[in-house]
Amino acid sequence: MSLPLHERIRREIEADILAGTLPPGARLPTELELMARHGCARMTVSKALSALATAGLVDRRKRAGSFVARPKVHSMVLDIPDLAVEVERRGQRYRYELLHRTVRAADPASPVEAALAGTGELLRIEGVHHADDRPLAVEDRLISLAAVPEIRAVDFGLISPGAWLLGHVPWTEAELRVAAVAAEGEAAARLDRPAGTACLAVERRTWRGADGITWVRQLLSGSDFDLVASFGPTRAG
Amino acid sequence: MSLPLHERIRREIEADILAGTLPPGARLPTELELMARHGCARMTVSKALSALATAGLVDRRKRAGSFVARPKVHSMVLDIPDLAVEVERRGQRYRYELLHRTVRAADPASPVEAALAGTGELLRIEGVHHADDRPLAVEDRLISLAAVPEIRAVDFGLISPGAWLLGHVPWTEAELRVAAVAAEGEAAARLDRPAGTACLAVERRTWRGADGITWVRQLLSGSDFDLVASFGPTRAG
DNA sequence: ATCGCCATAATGTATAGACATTAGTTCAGG
DNA sequence: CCTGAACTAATGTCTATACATTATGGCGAT
Repeated sequence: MSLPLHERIRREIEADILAGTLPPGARLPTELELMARHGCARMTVSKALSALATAGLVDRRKRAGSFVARPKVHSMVLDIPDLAVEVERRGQRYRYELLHRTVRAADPASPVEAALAGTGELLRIEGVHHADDRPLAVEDRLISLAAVPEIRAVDFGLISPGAWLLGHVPWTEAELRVAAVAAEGEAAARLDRPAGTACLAVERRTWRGADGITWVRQLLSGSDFDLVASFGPTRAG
Repeated sequence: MSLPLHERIRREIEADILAGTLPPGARLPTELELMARHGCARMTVSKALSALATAGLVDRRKRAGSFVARPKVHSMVLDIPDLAVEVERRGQRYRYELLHRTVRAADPASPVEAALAGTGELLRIEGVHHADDRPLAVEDRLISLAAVPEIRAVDFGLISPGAWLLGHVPWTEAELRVAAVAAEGEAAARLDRPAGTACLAVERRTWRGADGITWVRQLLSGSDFDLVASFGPTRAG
């Protein structure tokens, strides 16, 4: 291990954040404490913390200290993080309708499930997102219970799984796949649209470090939604 | 301007890169030269250069110096950079068919055109992307001639505008909008698909610094294409 | 109670130096 | 001509210190 010291410190803190030892909002040690713990100069720990800050993992506030960043509203990432937020920003009332909820073991024969949870347990959730009681999207979701055990106790009559995860589980990597499909059969019925309506099919997987967290497939009703993404140099600001 | 010194240095260099004064591959001044020029300590210029390095704008090599990074294949961004690359990766033959090409002044009444080129001249290009002579996507594109004057001379019978731009003009900011639409009329005919086929409508704008470069709207044929995006922490390394 | 002021604890910036590491360059010896 | 060893110029890391900045928590006066 001949990694630079500031890098080792950075990783140590990052690991604690990703493992959940340091939950979102937690205050992390001051630079003084860290420099005492590692027996190094302040600039060294400062460098580690600055790197975490520009990576968006922590927020630093003068006088107050450094805090684990709340799972960001996916700052510059694709903009459909949370349908609830989007709907309410339009001034509509949001509602999540839970259709099914099951716990079962991951099927090793399914690549998606195996990649997500190995042979561990999965929570499968199906539901519909509504805006002003009009269906907007149907959602089929798998969550690895090994990665997010607390989710067993959550009541998804009150909050959608996406919103809950966004607020409670920071992710570090995500993959998103978007395609256009024609809504058919049951899905079309649930969206209250004629069969053949062009819809966006969004499939997303998220990880925290090496552990899979969730897999979602959403079918977004017709022309009700755009996906928007902006990219730019990571502005430290 | 009470910006920190390292930030001012950073911006100065960044501006030179974006303006093209420092072209890709150019070597930039050594830390010693920069600290002499700004009358500051080495750590200060080092901080500026490190920030540029983690932002991917420059590469730093010991003994050799710091160099402007070559226009990266904007790695972690949405993956439809170049349809030609994608098509050939599937082992199909790619062809771009040019339909129209006109030069005209931007219409100040059109928000898109005004934002792109103010009142300057625009190059408008319409064309179709083919894979093995099957139409894949129709494309409607506007390019600001003020931002990219060299493009007047390019023959788009040989290369698609997207591929040419990707290889010649580094962009710094992009916005992308994706929706599902049903192909109708002329567009459906050009894609050789029945009317009503679900297609992906992708609209993209790119900037270099504050200057608009191009606006594109592509209609991607049915289920032929997925858009894939991966996101993760900006790993320095 | 509420408002405003102030001390203070934390981060932010910067300096001047030291030594480590790496990779071009040069030059000697085959 | 080629190879490898030594040199050296550049970045990479780290220390110790100083002062700047700022939000917060407490205290005092309204």
